[in-house]
Amino acid sequence: MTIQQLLSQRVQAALAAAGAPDAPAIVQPSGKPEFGDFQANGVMGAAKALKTNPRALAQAVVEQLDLDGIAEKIEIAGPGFINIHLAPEFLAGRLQAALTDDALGIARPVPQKVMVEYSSPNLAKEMHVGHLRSTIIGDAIARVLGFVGHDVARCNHVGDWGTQFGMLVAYLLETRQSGDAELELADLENFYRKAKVRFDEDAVFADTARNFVVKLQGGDAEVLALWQQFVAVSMAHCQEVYDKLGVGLTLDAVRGESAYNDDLPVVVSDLRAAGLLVEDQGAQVVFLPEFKNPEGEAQAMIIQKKDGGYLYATTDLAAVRYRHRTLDLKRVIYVVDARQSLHFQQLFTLSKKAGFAPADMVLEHVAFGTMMGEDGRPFKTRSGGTVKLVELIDEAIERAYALVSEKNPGLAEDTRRSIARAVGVGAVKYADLSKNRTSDYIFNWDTMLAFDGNTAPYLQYAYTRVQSVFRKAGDFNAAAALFIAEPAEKQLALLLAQFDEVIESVASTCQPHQLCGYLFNLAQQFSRFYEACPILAAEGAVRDSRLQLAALTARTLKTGLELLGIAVLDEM
RNA sequence: GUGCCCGUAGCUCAACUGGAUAGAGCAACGGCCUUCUAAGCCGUAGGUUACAGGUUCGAUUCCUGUCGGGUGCGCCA
Repeated sequence: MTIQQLLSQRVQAALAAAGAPDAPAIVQPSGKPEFGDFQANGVMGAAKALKTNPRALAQAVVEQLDLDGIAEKIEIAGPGFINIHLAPEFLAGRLQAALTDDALGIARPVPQKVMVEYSSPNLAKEMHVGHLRSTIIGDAIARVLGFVGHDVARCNHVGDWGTQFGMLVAYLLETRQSGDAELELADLENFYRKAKVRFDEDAVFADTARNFVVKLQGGDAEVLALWQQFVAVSMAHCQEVYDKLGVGLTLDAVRGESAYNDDLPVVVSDLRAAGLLVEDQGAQVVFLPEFKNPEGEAQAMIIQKKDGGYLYATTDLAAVRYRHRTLDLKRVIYVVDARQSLHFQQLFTLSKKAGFAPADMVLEHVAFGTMMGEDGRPFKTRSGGTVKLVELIDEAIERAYALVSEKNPGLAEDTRRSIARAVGVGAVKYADLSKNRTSDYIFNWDTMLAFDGNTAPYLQYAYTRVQSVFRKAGDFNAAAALFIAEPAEKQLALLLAQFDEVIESVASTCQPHQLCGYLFNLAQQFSRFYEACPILAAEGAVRDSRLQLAALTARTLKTGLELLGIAVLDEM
């Protein structure tokens, strides 16, 4: 149980004892140090409901409040706030427990079968910056859910099906016959462009391409083999990006759109049997009264085109059903661009209505905004083209290398190279993760790679400072008692003790920026502690205790950064 | 036209979902290195939370309207 939950329970009980059994305690970390460590705000509302004086009720609550061994001081302030100052011994005890726990003392909820669907690029083309946010945010969420103990399945719902694959496969056959296939496939973007040119210019080629779509759908072995070859090459490109980014996606996570092909007619017939499907203008559609079109009528969701083809709504419905019936998932998180919000609302609504997912299955669209350039417009190259993801990552690493070489030229070339990888990739990820995902965000090389401010390099640097202390500390007693005396120690301890709260919150809200904000506060507070409280120059028990604080700080920073997919370094 | 999201310091962003005097970081200005990495720390300045109402003990947060921006709205994904 987190401190906040513990306090909440106790205040709740006190409120009940004071005559307000149904009033919420509303316990939060205090806004300012002079208001204590935590504050309970529930009294004002409760007093209102009971039509009594809030100060008097606060007094009654405090008299009933049992915080023995937890708080050293409880005050009533303002109109009826209850300010709680935690006892240093209590905090020290919490930290001591975290030190001896691999999971840093976080509470383990009942494990749940959860899926995070993320990245999901279209295999027809090379990955570009548009795939970055889903890939990074989804990976962080998957890591956090795994850390709290859930059974996490990662799903890369790649686009490996659709009409453009006929064209690509036809072009693949052509380049293979001329012996250039391997060369051409090395640059997928170019491959797609050339195939498109052939399609537009050559009627015979276009016919072949269309014919291949039909053969592909019909399961023609030869065309299927070509398709598989293309998909494999494209996936290898993706894997290169994932490896470079340090994202935990592998081939086992891939389950593309094509995997649901056989089930699509069944989805249609089941919807029809359920009385949900109607024919309209030649297409098979479901009208959902929950969503109105501009005319105020139920909005249509197309399940099958008039030419018999299926759409991604159909595939997504099949996927929901598979995830329930076969995988038995209790929660599915879709990390997808905010622009698809309406689609997901419709998908979730229809899935439940059609019985493809039970009412208590949690389906959530974890939406995110667009990545913008410094001009506030979608991020593009100078010439206006899309930026390839590999190139973006390489540039980040190059920029980091230049910075590290400038700051610390004494380090060996190899060392600087590996620092540059961690710093460059970390900077890109952190810049994204540290912002509220729902809004658009502005991509800026200089701010994300700055060594000061709320950036990955600052956090990585803070970590190396702690590591440096331990390099010089020699032997220290890992079982030493931890106690809190100085204000800087108290503030650091308080933050360390709130790690579990942040993790729990990120796991439920899927908002990694909360973890970023927390780690930044922690790093900053550690630096204050580092300035105010000499560690190695201290003696005896004080030295041991401060080393314990430093050790827990290091582990918390490392764990937190790794949950964001960011590597830590011993020196930089 | 209509649905959704958004508008907070010069800039980039927070504000634990209704709590106290709206906080950080850049940038600006001023301090602190013979002492654990100064890639750091301390301080100063910077605000009518787009605007106008409403709800209540209390609003950046909830409701209504206005203005401004983004994005979606039946055979792409």
